[in-house]
Amino acid sequence: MSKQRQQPEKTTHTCCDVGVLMDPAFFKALCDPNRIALLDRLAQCPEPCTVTELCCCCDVDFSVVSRHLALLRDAGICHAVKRGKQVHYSVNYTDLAARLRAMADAIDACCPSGTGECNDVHTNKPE
Amino acid sequence: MSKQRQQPEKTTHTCCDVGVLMDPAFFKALCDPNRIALLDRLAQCPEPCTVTELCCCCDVDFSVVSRHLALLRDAGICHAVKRGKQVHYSVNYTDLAARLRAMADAIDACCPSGTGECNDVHTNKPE
DNA sequence: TGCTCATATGCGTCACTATGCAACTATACC
DNA sequence: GGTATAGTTGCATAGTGACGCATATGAGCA
Repeated sequence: MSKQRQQPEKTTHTCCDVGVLMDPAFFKALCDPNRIALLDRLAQCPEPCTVTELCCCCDVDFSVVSRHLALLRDAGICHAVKRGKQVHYSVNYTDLAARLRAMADAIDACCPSGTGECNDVHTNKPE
Repeated sequence: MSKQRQQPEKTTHTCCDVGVLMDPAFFKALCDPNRIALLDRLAQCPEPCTVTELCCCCDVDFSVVSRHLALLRDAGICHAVKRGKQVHYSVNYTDLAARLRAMADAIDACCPSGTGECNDVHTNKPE
């Protein structure tokens, strides 16, 4: 796929998408070092991991790991499947990559050259 | 190494890039609604904005806006240029989009199909 | 020089978040 | 049913971040 720079042919992002796509809640889920460590660990595992397996990747209590994973799950970044008494966590890679790429596209579509020239300028002066 | 399935020809991201590229500090800079509002406002402006101009886009004290902008600047997301007694802020669009796209690429390169199959598995057990 | 405007910074406060421990729930196995 | 294992949740605490106010800095102008 050759989307990027001098605007995408298919994606039709505009300036206004920047504020919509860049969701603070999404970033909040990713702004903790331990959560990134968990995602990193999950990314390196060929198959979903249990909470116990993930515990070794960050030096915090076991309950804390559980909570971080629940947060990532609630943010739509992870996926949890209960199998017996274990819960297997995995990353929604497709969705996560798509969200990040959509933001990049929106930014590119807005000011692709970085010259300060916007493609979709609507300087809404509030009040 | 035989990473790669149907992913980008040029980018050579691997699993290990996920943890490196996904910097918590970067996400921390973006996890505040007011900062996103500021970025959104900047994205909609054809040219760099002053602190005063940006103040109207979020309902907080003026000193707070200044602080948010300084934080975005320190995170490498914004750029500040002093002109006379005003400081003009602009977004490093190119860099911001590149960082987001690099993350998306790294994730795709790792588990592009979302099947749970990794291309580059190196389960590094930390200590 | 003194004043004003634009912005940055010090400081105290409040709210939220991460954390660890303990208690709880749920499942599997005896 | 009783026990062990896996994970979640309640609670208290410490740390961090956002905020507003007051003040400082720095540039332009009379």
